[in-house]
Amino acid sequence: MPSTTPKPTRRSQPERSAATREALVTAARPLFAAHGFANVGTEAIVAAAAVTRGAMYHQFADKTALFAAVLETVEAGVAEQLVERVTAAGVTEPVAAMRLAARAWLDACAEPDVRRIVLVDGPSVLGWARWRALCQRYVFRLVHDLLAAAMDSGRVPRQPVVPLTHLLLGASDEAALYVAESPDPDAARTEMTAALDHLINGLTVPPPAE
Amino acid sequence: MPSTTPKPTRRSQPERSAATREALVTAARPLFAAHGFANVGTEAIVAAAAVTRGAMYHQFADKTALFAAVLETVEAGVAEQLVERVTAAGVTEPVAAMRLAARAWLDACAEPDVRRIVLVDGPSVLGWARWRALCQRYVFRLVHDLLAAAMDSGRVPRQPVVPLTHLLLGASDEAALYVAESPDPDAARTEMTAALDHLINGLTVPPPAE
DNA sequence: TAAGATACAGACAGCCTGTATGTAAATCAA
DNA sequence: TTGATTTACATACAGGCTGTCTGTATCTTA
Repeated sequence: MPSTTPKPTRRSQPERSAATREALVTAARPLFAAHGFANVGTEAIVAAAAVTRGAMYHQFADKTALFAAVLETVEAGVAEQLVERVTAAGVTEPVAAMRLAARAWLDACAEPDVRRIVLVDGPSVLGWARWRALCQRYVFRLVHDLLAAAMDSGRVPRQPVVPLTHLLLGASDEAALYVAESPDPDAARTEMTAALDHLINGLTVPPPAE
Repeated sequence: MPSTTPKPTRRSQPERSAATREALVTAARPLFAAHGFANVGTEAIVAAAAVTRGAMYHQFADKTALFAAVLETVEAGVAEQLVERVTAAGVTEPVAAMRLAARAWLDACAEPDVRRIVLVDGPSVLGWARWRALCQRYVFRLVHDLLAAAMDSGRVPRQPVVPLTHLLLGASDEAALYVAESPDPDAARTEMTAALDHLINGLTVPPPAE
Protein backbone atom coordinates (compact mmCIF):
# COMPACT_ATOMS: atom_id res chain seq x y z
CA MET A 1 0.00 0.00 0.00
CA PRO A 2 1.69 3.19 -1.19
CA SER A 3 1.78 6.26 1.02
CA THR A 4 -0.49 9.18 0.15
CA THR A 5 1.61 12.31 -0.30
CA PRO A 6 5.28 11.68 0.51
CA LYS A 7 5.60 9.32 -2.45
CA PRO A 8 4.81 11.21 -5.69
CA THR A 9 4.10 7.85 -7.38
CA ARG A 10 5.57 8.84 -10.74
CA ARG A 11 3.16 11.25 -12.40
CA SER A 12 3.45 12.03 -16.09
CA GLN A 13 4.50 15.51 -17.19
CA PRO A 14 1.04 16.54 -18.42
CA GLU A 15 -0.39 15.36 -15.13
CA ARG A 16 2.13 17.36 -13.13
CA SER A 17 1.46 20.48 -15.19
CA ALA A 18 -2.28 20.16 -14.94
CA ALA A 19 -2.08 19.61 -11.18
CA THR A 20 0.00 22.71 -10.48
CA ARG A 21 -1.99 24.84 -12.89
CA GLU A 22 -5.20 23.83 -11.25
CA ALA A 23 -3.78 24.34 -7.77
CA LEU A 24 -2.70 27.85 -8.72
CA VAL A 25 -5.99 28.79 -10.35
CA THR A 26 -7.96 27.39 -7.43
CA ALA A 27 -5.82 29.17 -4.87
CA ALA A 28 -5.71 32.48 -6.73
CA ARG A 29 -9.43 32.80 -7.31
CA PRO A 30 -10.56 33.63 -3.76
CA LEU A 31 -7.55 35.87 -3.24
CA PHE A 32 -8.23 37.90 -6.36
CA ALA A 33 -11.91 38.03 -5.48
CA ALA A 34 -11.29 39.25 -1.94
CA HIS A 35 -8.45 41.72 -2.40
CA GLY A 36 -8.32 42.53 -6.10
CA PHE A 37 -5.65 41.70 -8.64
CA ALA A 38 -3.26 44.50 -7.69
CA ASN A 39 -3.38 43.76 -3.97
CA VAL A 40 -2.47 40.08 -4.14
CA GLY A 41 1.22 39.22 -4.37
CA THR A 42 2.43 36.15 -6.19
CA GLU A 43 3.98 35.00 -2.92
CA ALA A 44 0.54 34.79 -1.32
CA ILE A 45 -0.82 32.84 -4.25
CA VAL A 46 1.90 30.22 -4.37
CA ALA A 47 1.74 29.84 -0.60
CA ALA A 48 -1.99 29.13 -0.79
CA ALA A 49 -1.40 26.69 -3.63
CA ALA A 50 1.49 24.97 -1.82
CA VAL A 51 3.75 25.66 -4.77
CA THR A 52 6.79 27.82 -5.43
CA ARG A 53 7.03 30.95 -7.50
CA GLY A 54 9.28 29.08 -9.88
CA ALA A 55 6.52 26.60 -10.66
CA MET A 56 4.07 29.41 -11.19
CA TYR A 57 6.29 31.30 -13.61
CA HIS A 58 6.94 28.07 -15.44
CA GLN A 59 3.24 27.40 -15.98
CA PHE A 60 2.13 30.99 -16.60
CA ALA A 61 3.91 33.70 -18.52
CA ASP A 62 3.17 36.25 -15.82
CA LYS A 63 0.69 37.18 -13.14
CA THR A 64 -1.71 38.49 -15.76
CA ALA A 65 -1.81 35.13 -17.54
CA LEU A 66 -2.74 33.44 -14.29
CA PHE A 67 -5.48 36.00 -13.81
CA ALA A 68 -6.81 35.28 -17.28
CA ALA A 69 -7.00 31.59 -16.44
CA VAL A 70 -8.90 32.36 -13.24
CA LEU A 71 -11.24 34.69 -15.09
CA GLU A 72 -12.00 32.01 -17.64
CA THR A 73 -12.99 29.44 -15.04
CA VAL A 74 -15.23 31.96 -13.30
CA GLU A 75 -16.88 32.94 -16.55
CA ALA A 76 -17.34 29.33 -17.60
CA GLY A 77 -18.98 28.54 -14.27
CA VAL A 78 -21.42 31.40 -14.62
CA ALA A 79 -22.35 30.43 -18.16
CA GLU A 80 -22.98 26.91 -16.97
CA GLN A 81 -25.22 28.21 -14.17
CA LEU A 82 -27.24 30.27 -16.61
CA VAL A 83 -27.73 27.42 -19.04
CA GLU A 84 -28.71 25.10 -16.23
CA ARG A 85 -31.29 27.51 -14.80
CA VAL A 86 -32.88 28.13 -18.17
CA THR A 87 -33.00 24.50 -19.24
CA ALA A 88 -34.16 23.34 -15.82
CA ALA A 89 -37.16 25.64 -16.12
CA GLY A 90 -37.97 24.01 -19.43
CA VAL A 91 -38.37 27.38 -21.11
CA THR A 92 -38.03 27.31 -24.87
CA GLU A 93 -39.42 30.71 -25.83
CA PRO A 94 -36.32 32.92 -26.32
CA VAL A 95 -37.62 36.12 -24.72
CA ALA A 96 -38.77 34.30 -21.61
CA ALA A 97 -35.40 32.56 -21.53
CA MET A 98 -33.66 35.93 -21.60
CA ARG A 99 -35.67 37.18 -18.66
CA LEU A 100 -34.80 34.02 -16.79
CA ALA A 101 -31.13 34.32 -17.69
CA ALA A 102 -31.11 37.89 -16.41
CA ARG A 103 -32.36 36.71 -13.03
CA ALA A 104 -29.80 33.93 -12.93
CA TRP A 105 -27.09 36.45 -13.77
CA LEU A 106 -28.06 38.72 -10.87
CA ASP A 107 -27.93 35.71 -8.57
CA ALA A 108 -24.57 34.54 -9.90
CA CYS A 109 -23.16 37.99 -9.20
CA ALA A 110 -24.17 37.75 -5.56
CA GLU A 111 -20.91 35.83 -5.29
CA PRO A 112 -18.12 38.42 -5.06
CA ASP A 113 -15.87 36.35 -7.35
CA VAL A 114 -17.84 37.23 -10.42
CA ARG A 115 -18.12 40.90 -9.60
CA ARG A 116 -14.53 41.61 -8.71
CA ILE A 117 -12.75 39.26 -11.08
CA VAL A 118 -15.00 39.43 -14.12
CA LEU A 119 -16.66 42.82 -13.94
CA VAL A 120 -14.32 45.12 -12.05
CA ASP A 121 -10.75 43.92 -12.51
CA GLY A 122 -11.17 42.01 -15.77
CA PRO A 123 -11.27 44.92 -18.21
CA SER A 124 -8.53 46.80 -16.40
CA VAL A 125 -6.10 43.90 -16.12
CA LEU A 126 -6.62 42.31 -19.52
CA GLY A 127 -7.74 45.36 -21.48
CA TRP A 128 -11.27 45.67 -22.74
CA ALA A 129 -10.70 43.87 -26.03
CA ARG A 130 -9.08 40.76 -24.54
CA TRP A 131 -11.65 40.75 -21.76
CA ARG A 132 -14.56 40.89 -24.13
CA ALA A 133 -13.00 38.21 -26.35
CA LEU A 134 -12.71 35.89 -23.34
CA CYS A 135 -16.32 36.38 -22.28
CA GLN A 136 -17.41 36.16 -25.91
CA ARG A 137 -17.21 32.40 -25.79
CA TYR A 138 -19.45 32.09 -22.77
CA VAL A 139 -22.16 34.44 -21.59
CA PHE A 140 -21.92 36.68 -24.63
CA ARG A 141 -22.60 33.81 -27.00
CA LEU A 142 -25.52 32.73 -24.87
CA VAL A 143 -27.29 36.07 -25.03
CA HIS A 144 -26.40 36.49 -28.66
CA ASP A 145 -28.00 33.18 -29.60
CA LEU A 146 -31.09 33.89 -27.55
CA LEU A 147 -31.53 37.23 -29.28
CA ALA A 148 -31.05 35.66 -32.68
CA ALA A 149 -33.64 33.02 -31.85
CA ALA A 150 -36.05 35.72 -30.70
CA MET A 151 -35.66 37.45 -34.04
CA ASP A 152 -36.17 34.21 -35.91
CA SER A 153 -39.39 33.63 -34.04
CA GLY A 154 -40.55 37.16 -34.73
CA ARG A 155 -40.72 38.23 -31.09
CA VAL A 156 -38.00 40.82 -31.67
CA PRO A 157 -37.82 42.86 -34.87
CA ARG A 158 -34.97 41.87 -37.17
CA GLN A 159 -31.85 43.99 -36.63
CA PRO A 160 -28.09 43.56 -36.12
CA VAL A 161 -27.66 41.13 -33.25
CA VAL A 162 -24.13 41.88 -32.06
CA PRO A 163 -24.57 45.53 -31.03
CA LEU A 164 -27.81 44.75 -29.25
CA THR A 165 -26.12 41.91 -27.40
CA HIS A 166 -23.45 44.31 -26.20
CA LEU A 167 -26.08 46.73 -24.94
CA LEU A 168 -27.90 44.06 -22.99
CA LEU A 169 -24.70 42.71 -21.49
CA GLY A 170 -23.56 46.18 -20.50
CA ALA A 171 -26.88 46.86 -18.84
CA SER A 172 -26.79 43.49 -17.07
CA ASP A 173 -23.27 44.03 -15.77
CA GLU A 174 -24.19 47.37 -14.29
CA ALA A 175 -27.37 45.87 -12.89
CA ALA A 176 -25.43 43.13 -11.13
CA LEU A 177 -23.02 45.59 -9.51
CA TYR A 178 -25.85 47.87 -8.48
CA VAL A 179 -27.70 45.03 -6.80
CA ALA A 180 -24.68 43.56 -5.08
CA GLU A 181 -23.32 46.84 -3.76
CA SER A 182 -26.69 48.11 -2.65
CA PRO A 183 -27.28 48.52 1.10
CA ASP A 184 -30.43 46.42 0.63
CA PRO A 185 -29.60 43.83 -2.04
CA ASP A 186 -32.94 42.06 -1.84
CA ALA A 187 -34.92 45.19 -2.55
CA ALA A 188 -32.43 46.22 -5.21
CA ARG A 189 -32.77 42.84 -6.88
CA THR A 190 -36.52 43.24 -7.09
CA GLU A 191 -36.17 46.75 -8.49
CA MET A 192 -33.58 45.71 -11.02
CA THR A 193 -35.46 42.65 -12.18
CA ALA A 194 -38.43 44.84 -12.97
CA ALA A 195 -36.28 47.36 -14.79
CA LEU A 196 -34.56 44.63 -16.82
CA ASP A 197 -37.91 43.10 -17.75
CA HIS A 198 -39.03 46.52 -18.82
CA LEU A 199 -35.99 46.91 -21.02
CA ILE A 200 -36.38 43.48 -22.59
CA ASN A 201 -40.11 43.94 -23.14
CA GLY A 202 -39.39 47.20 -24.90
CA LEU A 203 -37.41 45.28 -27.47
CA THR A 204 -40.19 42.83 -28.19
CA VAL A 205 -42.44 45.30 -29.93
CA PRO A 206 -41.59 47.41 -32.97
CA PRO A 207 -40.90 51.01 -31.97
CA PRO A 208 -43.82 53.36 -32.53
CA ALA A 209 -43.67 55.61 -35.56
CA GLU A 210 -42.14 58.92 -34.48
CA MET B 1 11.04 94.46 -14.24
CA PRO B 2 10.98 91.13 -12.41
CA SER B 3 12.17 87.96 -14.13
CA THR B 4 9.58 85.40 -15.24
CA THR B 5 10.31 82.09 -13.54
CA PRO B 6 13.37 82.37 -11.26
CA LYS B 7 11.55 84.84 -9.04
CA PRO B 8 8.44 83.16 -7.58
CA THR B 9 6.92 86.56 -6.89
CA ARG B 10 5.51 85.55 -3.51
CA ARG B 11 2.47 83.35 -4.14
CA SER B 12 0.04 82.65 -1.35
CA GLN B 13 -0.20 79.12 0.05
CA PRO B 14 -3.56 78.34 -1.54
CA GLU B 15 -2.21 79.52 -4.86
CA ARG B 16 0.86 77.33 -4.55
CA SER B 17 -1.25 74.31 -3.68
CA ALA B 18 -3.70 74.89 -6.49
CA ALA B 19 -0.90 75.34 -9.00
CA THR B 20 0.90 72.09 -8.13
CA ARG B 21 -2.34 70.15 -7.89
CA GLU B 22 -3.40 71.34 -11.30
CA ALA B 23 0.02 70.67 -12.78
CA LEU B 24 -0.10 67.11 -11.46
CA VAL B 25 -3.62 66.43 -12.65
CA THR B 26 -2.89 67.89 -16.07
CA ALA B 27 0.32 65.92 -16.43
CA ALA B 28 -1.11 62.65 -15.15
CA ARG B 29 -4.17 62.58 -17.36
CA PRO B 30 -2.53 61.75 -20.71
CA LEU B 31 -0.17 59.30 -19.02
CA PHE B 32 -2.97 57.39 -17.34
CA ALA B 33 -4.96 57.48 -20.57
CA ALA B 34 -2.11 56.14 -22.67
CA HIS B 35 -0.59 53.47 -20.42
CA GLY B 36 -3.15 52.76 -17.73
CA PHE B 37 -3.00 53.48 -14.02
CA ALA B 38 -0.81 50.51 -13.11
CA ASN B 39 1.78 51.16 -15.80
CA VAL B 40 2.53 54.78 -14.93
CA GLY B 41 5.03 55.42 -12.15
CA THR B 42 4.80 58.44 -9.92
CA GLU B 43 8.27 59.41 -11.11
CA ALA B 44 6.98 59.81 -14.67
CA ILE B 45 4.07 61.91 -13.48
CA VAL B 46 6.08 64.35 -11.39
CA ALA B 47 8.65 64.66 -14.17
CA ALA B 48 5.91 65.62 -16.64
CA ALA B 49 4.48 68.07 -14.12
CA ALA B 50 7.92 69.55 -13.32
CA VAL B 51 7.38 68.78 -9.66
CA THR B 52 8.94 66.45 -7.12
CA ARG B 53 7.47 63.35 -5.56
CA GLY B 54 7.54 65.13 -2.24
CA ALA B 55 5.16 67.78 -3.54
CA MET B 56 2.88 65.16 -4.99
CA TYR B 57 2.61 63.17 -1.78
CA HIS B 58 1.98 66.40 0.09
CA GLN B 59 -0.96 67.30 -2.12
CA PHE B 60 -2.42 63.82 -2.57
CA ALA B 61 -2.68 61.04 -0.04
CA ASP B 62 -1.45 58.49 -2.57
CA LYS B 63 -1.38 57.66 -6.25
CA THR B 64 -5.01 56.58 -6.09
CA ALA B 65 -6.12 59.98 -4.80
CA LEU B 66 -4.39 61.66 -7.71
CA PHE B 67 -6.15 59.28 -10.07
CA ALA B 68 -9.48 60.16 -8.51
CA ALA B 69 -8.79 63.84 -9.13
CA VAL B 70 -7.95 63.12 -12.76
CA LEU B 71 -11.06 60.99 -13.18
CA GLU B 72 -13.22 63.76 -11.82
CA THR B 73 -11.91 66.34 -14.29
CA VAL B 74 -12.43 63.93 -17.18
CA GLU B 75 -15.96 63.13 -16.08
CA ALA B 76 -16.79 66.79 -15.56
CA GLY B 77 -15.54 67.60 -19.03
CA VAL B 78 -17.68 64.90 -20.60
CA ALA B 79 -20.78 66.01 -18.72
CA GLU B 80 -20.17 69.55 -19.91
CA GLN B 81 -19.86 68.33 -23.50
CA LEU B 82 -23.15 66.46 -23.27
CA VAL B 83 -25.02 69.40 -21.82
CA GLU B 84 -23.58 71.69 -24.43
CA ARG B 85 -24.54 69.43 -27.33
CA VAL B 86 -28.09 68.99 -26.09
CA THR B 87 -28.70 72.65 -25.31
CA ALA B 88 -27.02 73.80 -28.54
CA ALA B 89 -29.50 71.69 -30.49
CA GLY B 90 -32.31 73.45 -28.69
CA VAL B 91 -33.98 70.16 -27.87
CA THR B 92 -36.40 70.30 -24.98
CA GLU B 93 -38.27 67.02 -25.36
CA PRO B 94 -36.56 64.63 -22.88
CA VAL B 95 -36.55 61.49 -25.03
CA ALA B 96 -35.06 63.29 -28.00
CA ALA B 97 -32.52 64.81 -25.63
CA MET B 98 -31.55 61.34 -24.44
CA ARG B 99 -30.98 60.15 -27.98
CA LEU B 100 -28.84 63.20 -28.59
CA ALA B 101 -26.91 62.69 -25.37
CA ALA B 102 -26.21 59.09 -26.36
CA ARG B 103 -24.63 60.26 -29.62
CA ALA B 104 -22.58 62.87 -27.79
CA TRP B 105 -21.42 60.21 -25.36
CA LEU B 106 -20.20 57.94 -28.15
CA ASP B 107 -18.30 60.88 -29.61
CA ALA B 108 -16.80 61.85 -26.26
CA CYS B 109 -15.53 58.30 -25.86
CA ALA B 110 -13.66 58.51 -29.13
CA GLU B 111 -11.04 60.23 -26.98
CA PRO B 112 -9.09 57.47 -25.24
CA ASP B 113 -8.97 59.45 -21.97
CA VAL B 114 -12.59 58.76 -21.23
CA ARG B 115 -12.43 55.10 -22.09
CA ARG B 116 -9.30 54.14 -20.24
CA ILE B 117 -9.58 56.43 -17.23
CA VAL B 118 -13.32 56.47 -16.65
CA LEU B 119 -14.58 53.19 -18.05
CA VAL B 120 -11.74 50.69 -17.80
CA ASP B 121 -9.47 51.67 -14.91
CA GLY B 122 -11.93 53.68 -12.86
CA PRO B 123 -13.91 50.85 -11.27
CA SER B 124 -10.82 48.76 -10.67
CA VAL B 125 -8.71 51.49 -9.08
CA LEU B 126 -11.37 53.20 -7.00
CA GLY B 127 -13.75 50.29 -6.47
CA TRP B 128 -17.15 50.25 -8.09
CA ALA B 129 -18.94 52.07 -5.30
CA ARG B 130 -16.54 55.02 -5.13
CA TRP B 131 -16.40 55.13 -8.91
CA ARG B 132 -20.15 55.25 -9.28
CA ALA B 133 -20.43 57.86 -6.54
CA LEU B 134 -17.97 60.08 -8.40
CA CYS B 135 -19.81 59.80 -11.71
CA GLN B 136 -23.12 60.19 -9.91
CA ARG B 137 -22.64 63.93 -9.76
CA TYR B 138 -22.08 64.31 -13.47
CA VAL B 139 -23.31 62.10 -16.29
CA PHE B 140 -25.43 59.93 -14.02
CA ARG B 141 -27.40 62.89 -12.75
CA LEU B 142 -27.89 64.11 -16.29
CA VAL B 143 -29.46 60.89 -17.52
CA HIS B 144 -31.42 60.52 -14.31
CA ASP B 145 -33.01 63.93 -14.69
CA LEU B 146 -33.80 63.37 -18.36
CA LEU B 147 -35.53 60.10 -17.53
CA ALA B 148 -37.51 61.71 -14.75
CA ALA B 149 -38.58 64.49 -17.08
CA ALA B 150 -39.63 61.93 -19.67
CA MET B 151 -41.81 60.26 -17.08
CA ASP B 152 -43.30 63.57 -16.02
CA SER B 153 -44.21 64.31 -19.61
CA GLY B 154 -45.73 60.88 -20.06
CA ARG B 155 -43.35 59.72 -22.78
CA VAL B 156 -41.99 56.99 -20.50
CA PRO B 157 -44.27 55.03 -18.17
CA ARG B 158 -43.84 55.89 -14.50
CA GLN B 159 -41.36 53.56 -12.72
CA PRO B 160 -38.33 53.75 -10.42
CA VAL B 161 -35.86 56.08 -12.09
CA VAL B 162 -32.58 55.08 -10.46
CA PRO B 163 -32.40 51.43 -11.60
CA LEU B 164 -33.37 52.37 -15.12
CA THR B 165 -30.69 55.05 -15.16
CA HIS B 166 -28.11 52.45 -14.20
CA LEU B 167 -29.22 50.18 -17.01
CA LEU B 168 -28.97 52.91 -19.62
CA LEU B 169 -25.57 54.00 -18.38
CA GLY B 170 -24.28 50.44 -18.36
CA ALA B 171 -25.50 49.93 -21.90
CA SER B 172 -23.98 53.24 -22.99
CA ASP B 173 -20.61 52.44 -21.46
CA GLU B 174 -20.43 49.14 -23.25
CA ALA B 175 -21.58 50.80 -26.44
CA ALA B 176 -18.80 53.36 -26.24
CA LEU B 177 -16.12 50.72 -25.75
CA TYR B 178 -17.54 48.59 -28.54
CA VAL B 179 -17.47 51.50 -30.96
CA ALA B 180 -14.04 52.73 -30.00
CA GLU B 181 -12.36 49.33 -30.08
CA SER B 182 -14.04 48.25 -33.27
CA PRO B 183 -11.83 47.79 -36.34
CA ASP B 184 -14.26 50.10 -38.18
CA PRO B 185 -15.38 52.70 -35.62
CA ASP B 186 -17.50 54.67 -38.09
CA ALA B 187 -19.59 51.69 -39.06
CA ALA B 188 -19.76 50.58 -35.43
CA ARG B 189 -20.96 54.00 -34.40
CA THR B 190 -23.79 53.86 -36.91
CA GLU B 191 -24.75 50.36 -35.78
CA MET B 192 -24.64 51.29 -32.13
CA THR B 193 -26.58 54.49 -32.55
CA ALA B 194 -29.38 52.53 -34.16
CA ALA B 195 -29.31 49.93 -31.40
CA LEU B 196 -29.36 52.59 -28.70
CA ASP B 197 -32.27 54.36 -30.37
CA HIS B 198 -34.03 51.04 -30.48
CA LEU B 199 -33.45 50.51 -26.79
CA ILE B 200 -34.62 54.00 -25.85
CA ASN B 201 -37.69 53.80 -28.11
CA GLY B 202 -38.63 50.55 -26.46
CA LEU B 203 -38.91 52.39 -23.18
CA THR B 204 -41.22 55.02 -24.54
CA VAL B 205 -44.19 52.72 -24.99
CA PRO B 206 -45.87 50.66 -22.30
CA PRO B 207 -44.89 46.99 -22.68
CA PRO B 208 -47.52 44.82 -24.29
CA ALA B 209 -49.61 42.65 -22.01
CA GLU B 210 -48.00 39.20 -21.80
C1' DT C 1 9.56 90.15 14.11
C1' DA C 2 9.17 85.83 16.17
C1' DA C 3 6.56 81.56 16.29
C1' DG C 4 3.95 78.37 14.07
C1' DA C 5 1.92 76.33 10.04
C1' DT C 6 2.13 75.03 5.35
C1' DA C 7 4.51 73.50 1.03
C1' DC C 8 8.13 71.15 -0.70
C1' DA C 9 12.82 68.27 -1.38
C1' DG C 10 15.42 64.23 -1.09
C1' DA C 11 16.76 60.00 1.02
C1' DC C 12 15.34 55.49 2.72
C1' DA C 13 13.02 51.04 3.68
C1' DG C 14 10.02 47.51 2.11
C1' DC C 15 7.58 45.05 -1.25
C1' DC C 16 6.85 42.92 -5.48
C1' DT C 17 7.56 41.36 -10.21
C1' DG C 18 10.10 38.98 -13.58
C1' DT C 19 14.47 36.62 -14.82
C1' DA C 20 18.39 33.75 -14.66
C1' DT C 21 20.80 29.89 -13.11
C1' DG C 22 20.80 25.38 -11.20
C1' DT C 23 18.53 20.72 -10.07
C1' DA C 24 15.28 16.79 -10.30
C1' DA C 25 12.00 14.20 -12.75
C1' DA C 26 10.24 12.30 -17.00
C1' DT C 27 10.47 11.12 -21.97
C1' DC C 28 12.94 9.30 -25.84
C1' DA C 29 16.58 6.83 -28.61
C1' DA C 30 19.47 3.30 -29.21
C1' DT D 1 18.59 -0.64 -19.59
C1' DT D 2 21.15 3.48 -20.34
C1' DG D 3 22.47 7.87 -21.93
C1' DA D 4 20.66 12.22 -23.91
C1' DT D 5 17.21 15.59 -24.03
C1' DT D 6 13.31 17.87 -22.74
C1' DT D 7 10.12 19.25 -19.23
C1' DA D 8 8.97 20.75 -14.49
C1' DC D 9 10.40 22.95 -10.65
C1' DA D 10 13.51 25.60 -6.89
C1' DT D 11 16.04 29.58 -5.45
C1' DA D 12 18.71 33.60 -5.63
C1' DC D 13 19.05 38.09 -7.74
C1' DA D 14 18.28 42.63 -10.01
C1' DG D 15 15.34 46.39 -10.92
C1' DG D 16 11.42 49.26 -10.14
C1' DC D 17 7.98 51.40 -7.56
C1' DT D 18 5.28 53.03 -3.59
C1' DG D 19 4.82 55.35 0.64
C1' DT D 20 7.16 57.39 4.65
C1' DC D 21 10.32 60.09 7.17
C1' DT D 22 13.33 63.79 8.15
C1' DG D 23 14.91 68.23 7.00
C1' DT D 24 14.34 72.94 4.66
C1' DA D 25 12.12 76.93 2.60
C1' DT D 26 8.16 79.76 2.21
C1' DC D 27 4.15 81.82 4.00
C1' DT D 28 0.87 83.39 7.79
C1' DT D 29 -0.23 85.37 12.08
C1' DA D 30 0.10 87.21 16.57
